[in-house]
Amino acid sequence: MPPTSEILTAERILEATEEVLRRHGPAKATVVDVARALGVSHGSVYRHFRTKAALREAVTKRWLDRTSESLAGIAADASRDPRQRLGDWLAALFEAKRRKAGDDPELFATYMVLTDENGGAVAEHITDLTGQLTRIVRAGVDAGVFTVADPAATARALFQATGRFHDPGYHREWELPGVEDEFDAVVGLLLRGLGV
Amino acid sequence: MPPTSEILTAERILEATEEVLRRHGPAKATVVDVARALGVSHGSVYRHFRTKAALREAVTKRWLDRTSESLAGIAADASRDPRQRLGDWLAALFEAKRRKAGDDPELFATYMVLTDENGGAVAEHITDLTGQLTRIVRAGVDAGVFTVADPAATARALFQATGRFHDPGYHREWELPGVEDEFDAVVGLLLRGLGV
DNA sequence: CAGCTGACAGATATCAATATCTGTCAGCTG
DNA sequence: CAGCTGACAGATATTGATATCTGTCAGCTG
Repeated sequence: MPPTSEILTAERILEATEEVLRRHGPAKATVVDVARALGVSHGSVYRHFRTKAALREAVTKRWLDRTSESLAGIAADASRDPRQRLGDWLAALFEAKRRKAGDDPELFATYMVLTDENGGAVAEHITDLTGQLTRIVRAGVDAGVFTVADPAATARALFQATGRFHDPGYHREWELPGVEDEFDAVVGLLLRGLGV
Repeated sequence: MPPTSEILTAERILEATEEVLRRHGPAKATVVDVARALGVSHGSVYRHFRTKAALREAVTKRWLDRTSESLAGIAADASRDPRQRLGDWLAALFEAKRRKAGDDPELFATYMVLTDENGGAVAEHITDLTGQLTRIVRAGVDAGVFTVADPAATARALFQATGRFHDPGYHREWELPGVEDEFDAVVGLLLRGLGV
């Protein structure tokens, strides 16, 4: 009895896993659930992902990559001046994370569990994001608007100094009144620090 | 059978509670344990603290206050110029937290549980610290070394931007090689942003 | 014969019965 | 009689017996 006659792909498994995680939450989502959602035996899932942990890591990576990709456009937009590009990029990062946390708190909590499990995927994500920041900073140095010795180190510092506005650990504070002003105060100070 | 003939005070209970927390950890430390350590019945403990939660909050406050007090000296030291005072204060805060986390990881984990339980005490602690920072910033403005519109808002921004180097949630990263440089990069950027 | 199934062993989670703890208070004691 | 005790009821945690899940693999099927 094949309910879906399509062939089973890693992609289809990832989609089904996201759905199961959304429905059951991270604690109760099992490989058997994923297999049932796809109308196959759980043995078939193990044909595409060696372990449950590997499956969850792949889901985590996909989720993180979606954010990175949405920011890459701003980082690469050479039509804006670097100072404004930097401000826009940081604001867009904040806004993206805040929307994810605010729009569907349960799903966000699920992904917080997943990111805790998968330090490796998170590290890659952070490397990716600081890479984008480095490109903006370097553009600013080349344009003569930023005075900075080591663009990569400065990019890391910028990322870390704004952690309160993108690190999921702070998500509760993103809905408090005044966060916008706090964000502006921190970013303002940092932009001034980049030199004229 | 009175093992200690001294009268029972809130202070003695707090000391015993710290010891029990150190020994048993936050999950297993009970009021009965505290009473046993003092050689009294647990009813006597409830004569000084209305609930177990109130007792744990008092222990938490004491612990946080010890850090605040150690920094107050630097904040008040008018003999150093504000720029250096600010750098020293932030470095001392980082160093204090890092030592607490590194010297006795288990005890630190215990206090992380306690601070999670007692958001109120933590909020007071943060108000206290940003107050100290505000005084330094204001001194800098008065001395003409900082160009800042709202010292209190700037103090909050400085505190938040350096969160990675004092927020217990980041304690794992405080032992990584290169944190010192990261700290210097962030603080350097912020100090530059305060204006000449 | 490539891809899938389902029975299986060991690991992990669930659940209900039992034990311990929290918070109260009437009464003891020095 | 101020301060403490210890028995108690209800709430919370622990335990161990049971059920479910993970990961494997020999063999089925189209």
